[in-house]
Amino acid sequence: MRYMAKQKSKHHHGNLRSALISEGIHILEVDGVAGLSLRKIATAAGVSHAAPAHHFKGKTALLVAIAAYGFRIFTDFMQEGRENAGPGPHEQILGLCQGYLDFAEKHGALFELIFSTEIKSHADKDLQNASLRAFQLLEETCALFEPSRYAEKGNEIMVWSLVHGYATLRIHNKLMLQSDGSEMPFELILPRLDPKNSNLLK
Amino acid sequence: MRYMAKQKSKHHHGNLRSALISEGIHILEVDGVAGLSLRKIATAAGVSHAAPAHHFKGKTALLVAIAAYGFRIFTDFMQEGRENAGPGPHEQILGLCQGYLDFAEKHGALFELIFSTEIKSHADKDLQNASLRAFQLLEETCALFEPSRYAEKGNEIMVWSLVHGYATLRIHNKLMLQSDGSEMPFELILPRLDPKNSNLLK
DNA sequence: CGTTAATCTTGACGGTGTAAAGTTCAATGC
DNA sequence: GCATTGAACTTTACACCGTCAAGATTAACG
Repeated sequence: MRYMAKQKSKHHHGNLRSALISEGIHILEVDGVAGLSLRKIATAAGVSHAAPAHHFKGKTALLVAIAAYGFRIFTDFMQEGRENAGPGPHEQILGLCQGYLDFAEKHGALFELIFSTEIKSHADKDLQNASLRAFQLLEETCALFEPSRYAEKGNEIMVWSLVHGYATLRIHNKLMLQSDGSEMPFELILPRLDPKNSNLLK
Repeated sequence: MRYMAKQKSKHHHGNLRSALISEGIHILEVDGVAGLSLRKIATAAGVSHAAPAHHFKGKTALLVAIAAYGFRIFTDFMQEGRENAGPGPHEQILGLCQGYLDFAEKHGALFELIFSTEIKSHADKDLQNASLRAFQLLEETCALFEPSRYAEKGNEIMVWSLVHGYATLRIHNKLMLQSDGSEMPFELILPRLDPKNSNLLK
Protein backbone atom coordinates (compact mmCIF):
# COMPACT_ATOMS: atom_id res chain seq x y z
CA MET A 1 0.00 0.00 0.00
CA ARG A 2 0.86 3.66 -0.14
CA TYR A 3 3.76 2.70 -2.37
CA MET A 4 3.30 2.10 -6.06
CA ALA A 5 5.58 -0.51 -7.54
CA LYS A 6 7.23 0.90 -10.62
CA GLN A 7 7.45 -2.36 -12.51
CA LYS A 8 4.51 -4.72 -12.91
CA SER A 9 4.57 -7.25 -10.10
CA LYS A 10 7.02 -9.91 -11.14
CA HIS A 11 7.49 -12.54 -8.47
CA HIS A 12 5.08 -11.97 -5.68
CA HIS A 13 5.66 -8.42 -4.78
CA GLY A 14 8.02 -6.83 -7.24
CA ASN A 15 10.53 -4.71 -5.39
CA LEU A 16 10.07 -5.45 -1.76
CA ARG A 17 13.41 -4.08 -0.72
CA SER A 18 12.78 -0.49 -1.68
CA ALA A 19 9.16 -0.75 -0.53
CA LEU A 20 10.32 -1.78 2.94
CA ILE A 21 12.63 1.21 3.16
CA SER A 22 9.89 3.52 1.96
CA GLU A 23 7.33 2.14 4.39
CA GLY A 24 9.90 2.25 7.17
CA ILE A 25 10.47 5.95 6.68
CA HIS A 26 6.74 6.55 6.61
CA ILE A 27 6.13 4.63 9.84
CA LEU A 28 9.09 6.43 11.37
CA GLU A 29 7.49 9.81 10.79
CA VAL A 30 4.19 8.62 12.22
CA ASP A 31 5.16 6.44 15.18
CA GLY A 32 8.74 7.47 15.88
CA VAL A 33 11.74 5.25 16.43
CA ALA A 34 10.11 3.39 19.31
CA GLY A 35 7.11 2.41 17.20
CA LEU A 36 9.14 1.12 14.29
CA SER A 37 8.98 -2.67 14.14
CA LEU A 38 9.89 -5.14 11.47
CA ARG A 39 6.46 -6.71 11.55
CA LYS A 40 4.74 -3.37 11.18
CA ILE A 41 6.89 -2.47 8.20
CA ALA A 42 6.24 -5.84 6.60
CA THR A 43 2.49 -5.50 7.12
CA ALA A 44 2.53 -2.01 5.65
CA ALA A 45 4.30 -3.37 2.60
CA GLY A 46 1.66 -6.10 2.31
CA VAL A 47 3.88 -9.09 3.03
CA SER A 48 4.26 -11.51 5.88
CA HIS A 49 6.40 -10.65 8.88
CA ALA A 50 9.23 -12.92 7.82
CA ALA A 51 9.50 -11.64 4.27
CA PRO A 52 12.04 -8.88 5.05
CA ALA A 53 14.54 -11.52 6.12
CA HIS A 54 15.18 -12.33 2.45
CA HIS A 55 16.29 -8.78 1.74
CA PHE A 56 17.88 -7.70 5.00
CA LYS A 57 20.00 -9.70 7.36
CA GLY A 58 17.99 -8.54 10.35
CA LYS A 59 16.11 -5.61 11.72
CA THR A 60 19.28 -3.61 12.17
CA ALA A 61 20.21 -4.10 8.52
CA LEU A 62 16.87 -2.68 7.45
CA LEU A 63 17.29 0.24 9.82
CA VAL A 64 20.73 0.85 8.37
CA ALA A 65 19.27 0.97 4.86
CA ILE A 66 16.60 3.38 6.06
CA ALA A 67 19.26 5.48 7.74
CA ALA A 68 21.34 5.62 4.57
CA TYR A 69 18.32 6.91 2.72
CA GLY A 70 17.71 9.34 5.56
CA PHE A 71 21.25 10.61 5.29
CA ARG A 72 20.67 11.53 1.67
CA ILE A 73 17.57 13.49 2.59
CA PHE A 74 19.62 15.10 5.32
CA THR A 75 22.28 16.12 2.84
CA ASP A 76 19.64 17.51 0.51
CA PHE A 77 18.34 19.70 3.33
CA MET A 78 21.79 21.14 3.93
CA GLN A 79 22.33 21.68 0.23
CA GLU A 80 19.02 23.46 -0.09
CA GLY A 81 19.77 25.58 2.94
CA ARG A 82 22.96 26.69 1.28
CA GLU A 83 21.28 27.50 -1.99
CA ASN A 84 18.63 29.57 -0.28
CA ALA A 85 21.27 31.63 1.49
CA GLY A 86 23.21 34.63 0.28
CA PRO A 87 26.54 34.30 -1.54
CA GLY A 88 28.80 35.39 1.32
CA PRO A 89 30.81 32.72 3.17
CA HIS A 90 29.12 33.40 6.48
CA GLU A 91 25.70 33.35 4.86
CA GLN A 92 26.60 30.10 3.15
CA ILE A 93 27.69 28.28 6.29
CA LEU A 94 24.69 29.67 8.14
CA GLY A 95 22.38 28.46 5.40
CA LEU A 96 23.89 25.00 5.57
CA CYS A 97 23.37 24.94 9.31
CA GLN A 98 19.82 26.15 8.84
CA GLY A 99 19.19 23.19 6.57
CA TYR A 100 20.73 20.96 9.24
CA LEU A 101 18.35 22.35 11.83
CA ASP A 102 15.34 22.22 9.53
CA PHE A 103 15.95 18.54 8.92
CA ALA A 104 16.27 17.82 12.62
CA GLU A 105 13.01 19.61 13.24
CA LYS A 106 10.92 18.31 10.36
CA HIS A 107 12.30 14.76 10.42
CA GLY A 108 12.98 14.33 14.11
CA ALA A 109 12.60 10.56 14.18
CA LEU A 110 14.78 10.10 11.13
CA PHE A 111 17.35 12.44 12.64
CA GLU A 112 17.29 10.38 15.82
CA LEU A 113 17.72 7.19 13.83
CA ILE A 114 20.65 8.20 11.65
CA PHE A 115 22.62 9.38 14.67
CA SER A 116 21.68 6.50 16.95
CA THR A 117 24.52 4.35 18.26
CA GLU A 118 22.88 1.15 17.05
CA ILE A 119 23.02 2.36 13.46
CA LYS A 120 26.33 4.14 13.31
CA SER A 121 28.20 1.26 14.90
CA HIS A 122 27.28 -1.11 12.09
CA ALA A 123 29.83 -0.50 9.36
CA ASP A 124 27.66 -0.53 6.26
CA LYS A 125 29.25 0.74 3.07
CA ASP A 126 26.19 2.48 1.67
CA LEU A 127 25.55 4.17 4.99
CA GLN A 128 29.13 5.30 5.31
CA ASN A 129 29.08 6.80 1.85
CA ALA A 130 25.87 8.68 2.55
CA SER A 131 27.26 9.86 5.88
CA LEU A 132 30.52 10.90 4.30
CA ARG A 133 28.76 12.95 1.62
CA ALA A 134 26.99 14.94 4.29
CA PHE A 135 30.25 15.80 5.96
CA GLN A 136 31.89 16.59 2.65
CA LEU A 137 29.22 19.17 1.95
CA LEU A 138 30.18 20.85 5.19
CA GLU A 139 33.83 20.67 4.25
CA GLU A 140 33.14 22.34 0.93
CA THR A 141 31.37 25.15 2.70
CA CYS A 142 34.18 25.51 5.21
CA ALA A 143 36.58 25.80 2.30
CA LEU A 144 35.20 29.31 1.81
CA PHE A 145 37.08 30.28 4.97
CA GLU A 146 40.67 30.41 6.02
CA PRO A 147 41.53 27.12 7.76
CA SER A 148 41.65 27.12 11.52
CA ARG A 149 44.85 28.52 12.98
CA TYR A 150 44.83 25.84 15.67
CA ALA A 151 44.17 22.56 13.94
CA GLU A 152 43.52 21.05 10.56
CA LYS A 153 39.78 20.73 9.98
CA GLY A 154 39.30 22.72 13.13
CA ASN A 155 36.59 24.85 11.56
CA GLU A 156 34.74 21.86 10.17
CA ILE A 157 34.62 20.01 13.45
CA MET A 158 33.79 23.13 15.41
CA VAL A 159 30.83 23.96 13.19
CA TRP A 160 29.67 20.35 12.99
CA SER A 161 29.81 19.90 16.75
CA LEU A 162 28.11 23.20 17.36
CA VAL A 163 25.18 22.68 15.03
CA HIS A 164 24.77 19.04 15.98
CA GLY A 165 24.77 19.84 19.67
CA TYR A 166 22.38 22.71 19.15
CA ALA A 167 20.02 20.51 17.15
CA THR A 168 19.96 17.62 19.61
CA LEU A 169 19.66 19.85 22.64
CA ARG A 170 16.83 21.78 21.07
CA ILE A 171 14.87 18.60 20.46
CA HIS A 172 14.59 17.58 24.08
CA ASN A 173 15.74 20.53 26.06
CA LYS A 174 13.93 23.64 27.09
CA LEU A 175 17.16 25.22 28.26
CA MET A 176 17.71 27.08 25.04
CA LEU A 177 15.44 29.91 26.04
CA GLN A 178 16.34 33.50 26.65
CA SER A 179 14.79 35.33 29.58
CA ASP A 180 11.90 36.59 27.47
CA GLY A 181 10.98 33.00 26.61
CA SER A 182 12.06 33.19 23.02
CA GLU A 183 14.38 30.64 21.52
CA MET A 184 18.03 31.44 21.13
CA PRO A 185 18.70 31.69 17.38
CA PHE A 186 21.56 29.61 16.08
CA GLU A 187 23.20 32.46 14.21
CA LEU A 188 23.90 34.16 17.52
CA ILE A 189 26.14 31.36 18.75
CA LEU A 190 27.99 30.62 15.52
CA PRO A 191 31.38 32.33 15.68
CA ARG A 192 32.42 34.32 12.65
CA LEU A 193 35.25 32.72 10.73
CA ASP A 194 37.81 34.44 8.52
CA PRO A 195 36.62 34.41 4.90
CA LYS A 196 39.15 33.33 2.35
CA ASN A 197 40.35 35.86 -0.25
CA SER A 198 39.14 38.62 2.01
CA ASN A 199 41.69 40.83 0.22
CA LEU A 200 39.76 40.79 -3.03
CA LEU A 201 36.56 42.65 -2.52
CA LYS A 202 36.93 44.22 0.81
CA MET B 1 22.51 -9.65 44.24
CA ARG B 2 25.57 -7.53 43.72
CA TYR B 3 23.74 -5.01 45.83
CA MET B 4 23.74 -5.25 49.61
CA ALA B 5 20.60 -4.00 51.26
CA LYS B 6 21.58 -1.58 53.95
CA GLN B 7 18.82 -2.47 56.39
CA LYS B 8 17.95 -6.02 57.36
CA SER B 9 15.32 -7.35 54.97
CA LYS B 10 12.05 -5.94 56.17
CA HIS B 11 9.21 -6.85 53.90
CA HIS B 12 10.41 -9.22 51.32
CA HIS B 13 13.27 -7.39 49.85
CA GLY B 14 13.93 -4.26 51.84
CA ASN B 15 14.54 -1.40 49.51
CA LEU B 16 13.69 -2.63 46.07
CA ARG B 17 13.34 0.80 44.55
CA SER B 18 16.93 1.84 44.96
CA ALA B 19 18.13 -1.67 44.20
CA LEU B 20 16.35 -1.58 40.85
CA ILE B 21 18.02 1.71 39.97
CA SER B 22 21.38 0.38 41.01
CA GLU B 23 20.99 -2.85 39.07
CA GLY B 24 19.70 -0.91 36.11
CA ILE B 25 22.82 1.21 35.96
CA HIS B 26 24.96 -1.89 36.25
CA ILE B 27 23.18 -3.69 33.42
CA LEU B 28 23.36 -0.51 31.39
CA GLU B 29 27.13 -0.47 31.57
CA VAL B 30 27.33 -4.14 30.63
CA ASP B 31 24.66 -4.59 27.97
CA GLY B 32 23.97 -1.06 26.81
CA VAL B 33 20.64 0.64 26.35
CA ALA B 34 19.37 -2.02 23.94
CA GLY B 35 20.00 -4.80 26.45
CA LEU B 36 18.26 -3.09 29.33
CA SER B 37 14.95 -4.78 30.08
CA LEU B 38 12.62 -4.58 33.03
CA ARG B 39 12.67 -8.32 33.52
CA LYS B 40 16.45 -8.43 33.49
CA ILE B 41 16.66 -5.70 36.09
CA ALA B 42 14.09 -7.46 38.26
CA THR B 43 15.94 -10.74 38.03
CA ALA B 44 19.22 -9.06 38.90
CA ALA B 45 17.56 -7.58 41.97
CA GLY B 46 16.30 -11.03 42.93
CA VAL B 47 12.60 -10.38 42.50
CA SER B 48 9.96 -11.48 40.04
CA HIS B 49 9.42 -9.73 36.75
CA ALA B 50 6.32 -7.90 37.92
CA ALA B 51 7.74 -6.59 41.17
CA PRO B 52 9.02 -3.28 39.73
CA ALA B 53 5.47 -2.28 38.87
CA HIS B 54 4.85 -1.50 42.55
CA HIS B 55 7.64 1.07 42.58
CA PHE B 56 7.56 2.47 39.07
CA LYS B 57 4.61 3.18 36.88
CA GLY B 58 6.19 1.43 33.92
CA LYS B 59 9.50 0.77 32.28
CA THR B 60 9.88 4.38 31.24
CA ALA B 61 9.42 5.55 34.83
CA LEU B 62 12.25 3.29 35.96
CA LEU B 63 14.43 4.51 33.15
CA VAL B 64 13.65 8.07 34.16
CA ALA B 65 14.73 7.33 37.72
CA ILE B 66 17.92 5.75 36.41
CA ALA B 67 18.49 8.76 34.20
CA ALA B 68 18.03 11.15 37.12
CA TYR B 69 20.69 9.23 39.03
CA GLY B 70 22.83 9.28 35.92
CA PHE B 71 22.48 13.04 35.65
CA ARG B 72 23.90 13.42 39.15
CA ILE B 73 26.90 11.30 38.22
CA PHE B 74 27.22 13.40 35.10
CA THR B 75 27.21 16.61 37.15
CA ASP B 76 29.84 15.13 39.47
CA PHE B 77 32.06 14.47 36.48
CA MET B 78 31.83 18.07 35.35
CA GLN B 79 32.43 19.32 38.88
CA GLU B 80 35.48 17.12 39.22
CA GLY B 81 36.77 18.24 35.85
CA ARG B 82 36.55 21.80 37.01
CA GLU B 83 38.32 21.12 40.28
CA ASN B 84 41.15 19.35 38.54
CA ALA B 85 41.70 22.32 36.25
CA GLY B 86 43.66 25.48 36.82
CA PRO B 87 42.09 28.60 38.34
CA GLY B 88 41.82 30.67 35.16
CA PRO B 89 38.41 31.10 33.54
CA HIS B 90 39.43 29.37 30.34
CA GLU B 91 40.99 26.52 32.26
CA GLN B 92 37.84 26.21 34.34
CA ILE B 93 35.46 25.99 31.42
CA LEU B 94 37.82 23.61 29.67
CA GLY B 95 37.99 21.43 32.78
CA LEU B 96 34.23 21.30 32.98
CA CYS B 97 34.03 20.26 29.35
CA GLN B 98 36.68 17.66 29.95
CA GLY B 99 34.51 16.20 32.70
CA TYR B 100 31.62 16.26 30.26
CA LEU B 101 33.63 14.33 27.71
CA ASP B 102 35.02 11.90 30.28
CA PHE B 103 31.52 11.02 31.38
CA ALA B 104 30.36 10.47 27.82
CA GLU B 105 33.33 8.19 27.22
CA LYS B 106 33.31 6.19 30.44
CA HIS B 107 29.54 5.94 30.79
CA GLY B 108 28.51 5.85 27.16
CA ALA B 109 25.27 3.94 27.68
CA LEU B 110 24.22 6.16 30.56
CA PHE B 111 25.06 9.20 28.50
CA GLU B 112 22.93 7.84 25.68
CA LEU B 113 20.07 7.19 28.08
CA ILE B 114 19.95 10.55 29.81
CA PHE B 115 19.87 12.37 26.49
CA SER B 116 17.45 10.01 24.76
CA THR B 117 14.19 11.48 23.53
CA GLU B 118 12.13 8.86 25.37
CA ILE B 119 13.50 10.02 28.70
CA LYS B 120 13.69 13.76 28.29
CA SER B 121 10.14 14.01 26.99
CA HIS B 122 8.71 12.61 30.22
CA ALA B 123 8.41 15.54 32.60
CA ASP B 124 9.64 14.03 35.83
CA LYS B 125 10.41 16.44 38.63
CA ASP B 126 13.43 14.63 40.02
CA LEU B 127 14.88 14.27 36.55
CA GLN B 128 14.32 17.91 35.73
CA ASN B 129 16.03 18.98 38.93
CA ALA B 130 19.03 16.78 38.23
CA SER B 131 19.16 18.01 34.66
CA LEU B 132 18.84 21.62 35.75
CA ARG B 133 21.69 21.27 38.24
CA ALA B 134 23.97 20.10 35.46
CA PHE B 135 23.20 23.16 33.37
CA GLN B 136 23.52 25.45 36.37
CA LEU B 137 27.04 24.22 36.91
CA LEU B 138 27.83 25.30 33.39
CA GLU B 139 26.20 28.65 33.99
CA GLU B 140 28.31 29.20 37.08
CA THR B 141 31.42 28.53 35.09
CA CYS B 142 30.30 30.83 32.29
CA ALA B 143 29.79 33.54 34.89
CA LEU B 144 33.57 33.81 34.96
CA PHE B 145 33.34 35.45 31.55
CA GLU B 146 31.77 38.56 30.16
CA PRO B 147 28.30 37.72 28.85
CA SER B 148 27.90 37.26 25.14
CA ARG B 149 27.62 40.50 23.21
CA TYR B 150 24.99 38.97 20.95
CA ALA B 151 22.48 37.26 23.22
CA GLU B 152 21.74 36.55 26.83
CA LYS B 153 23.11 33.15 27.80
CA GLY B 154 24.82 33.09 24.44
CA ASN B 155 28.04 31.77 25.93
CA GLU B 156 26.29 29.07 27.91
CA ILE B 157 24.37 27.72 24.97
CA MET B 158 27.34 27.98 22.65
CA VAL B 159 29.58 25.99 24.99
CA TRP B 160 26.85 23.47 25.83
CA SER B 161 26.02 22.86 22.18
CA LEU B 162 29.67 22.63 21.24
CA VAL B 163 30.68 20.11 23.89
CA HIS B 164 27.49 18.10 23.53
CA GLY B 165 27.86 17.90 19.80
CA TYR B 166 31.52 17.00 20.09
CA ALA B 167 30.75 14.27 22.62
CA THR B 168 27.94 12.66 20.64
CA LEU B 169 29.78 12.87 17.34
CA ARG B 170 32.87 11.36 18.87
CA ILE B 171 30.89 8.38 20.13
CA HIS B 172 29.76 7.15 16.75
CA ASN B 173 31.76 9.09 14.24
CA LYS B 174 35.21 8.60 12.94
CA LEU B 175 35.15 11.96 11.21
CA MET B 176 36.86 13.74 14.06
CA LEU B 177 40.30 12.75 12.86
CA GLN B 178 43.07 14.95 11.66
CA SER B 179 45.11 13.90 8.66
CA ASP B 180 47.68 12.12 10.82
CA GLY B 181 44.93 9.94 12.25
CA SER B 182 44.97 11.52 15.69
CA GLU B 183 41.83 12.77 17.32
CA MET B 184 41.02 16.44 17.24
CA PRO B 185 41.34 17.69 20.84
CA PHE B 186 38.36 19.58 22.16
CA GLU B 187 40.39 22.52 23.42
CA LEU B 188 41.30 23.37 19.84
CA ILE B 189 37.72 24.03 18.84
CA LEU B 190 36.54 25.85 21.95
CA PRO B 191 36.62 29.59 21.22
CA ARG B 192 38.24 31.81 23.83
CA LEU B 193 35.76 33.98 25.68
CA ASP B 194 36.41 37.31 27.36
CA PRO B 195 37.25 36.77 31.04
CA LYS B 196 35.42 38.98 33.48
CA ASN B 197 37.44 41.51 35.53
CA SER B 198 40.19 41.28 32.99
CA ASN B 199 41.23 44.75 34.12
CA LEU B 200 42.38 43.51 37.52
CA LEU B 201 45.43 41.37 37.03
CA LYS B 202 46.35 41.91 33.49
C1' DC C 1 -5.54 -11.32 67.52
C1' DG C 2 -7.91 -9.91 63.44
C1' DT C 3 -7.79 -6.42 59.78
C1' DT C 4 -5.69 -3.88 56.49
C1' DA C 5 -2.60 -2.53 53.14
C1' DA C 6 1.67 -2.83 50.99
C1' DT C 7 4.86 -6.03 48.77
C1' DC C 8 5.84 -9.52 45.90
C1' DT C 9 4.55 -13.88 42.94
C1' DT C 10 2.18 -16.27 39.49
C1' DG C 11 -0.02 -16.59 35.26
C1' DA C 12 -1.66 -14.78 31.11
C1' DC C 13 -1.91 -11.66 26.99
C1' DG C 14 -0.38 -9.38 22.85
C1' DG C 15 3.68 -7.82 20.60
C1' DT C 16 8.58 -8.31 19.14
C1' DG C 17 12.77 -10.40 16.31
C1' DT C 18 14.41 -14.58 14.42
C1' DA C 19 14.92 -19.25 12.74
C1' DA C 20 13.16 -23.45 10.28
C1' DA C 21 10.19 -25.67 7.23
C1' DG C 22 6.80 -25.46 3.70
C1' DT C 23 4.63 -23.20 -0.52
C1' DT C 24 4.40 -20.63 -4.72
C1' DC C 25 6.17 -19.31 -8.98
C1' DA C 26 9.42 -17.36 -12.54
C1' DA C 27 13.37 -18.86 -15.05
C1' DT C 28 16.39 -22.22 -16.83
C1' DG C 29 17.94 -26.41 -19.18
C1' DC C 30 16.83 -30.34 -21.92
C1' DG D 1 6.71 -28.58 -23.57
C1' DC D 2 8.05 -30.00 -19.31
C1' DA D 3 10.67 -31.13 -15.30
C1' DT D 4 14.01 -28.91 -12.34
C1' DT D 5 15.93 -25.39 -9.80
C1' DG D 6 16.10 -21.63 -6.82
C1' DA D 7 14.49 -17.29 -5.25
C1' DA D 8 10.50 -14.96 -2.96
C1' DC D 9 7.27 -15.37 0.27
C1' DT D 10 4.26 -17.81 3.98
C1' DT D 11 3.47 -20.44 7.93
C1' DT D 12 4.70 -22.07 12.27
C1' DA D 13 7.20 -21.96 16.33
C1' DC D 14 10.15 -20.08 20.00
C1' DA D 15 12.15 -17.04 23.39
C1' DC D 16 11.86 -12.59 25.14
C1' DC D 17 9.54 -8.35 26.19
C1' DG D 18 6.16 -4.90 28.88
C1' DT D 19 1.91 -4.93 31.15
C1' DC D 20 -2.10 -6.32 33.56
C1' DA D 21 -5.04 -9.14 36.86
C1' DA D 22 -5.39 -12.18 40.60
C1' DG D 23 -3.51 -14.46 44.45
C1' DA D 24 -0.13 -15.16 48.26
C1' DT D 25 2.76 -13.34 51.88
C1' DT D 26 3.89 -10.39 55.55
C1' DA D 27 4.57 -6.16 58.15
C1' DA D 28 1.96 -2.69 60.67
C1' DC D 29 -1.88 -1.21 63.28
C1' DG D 30 -5.99 -0.93 66.12
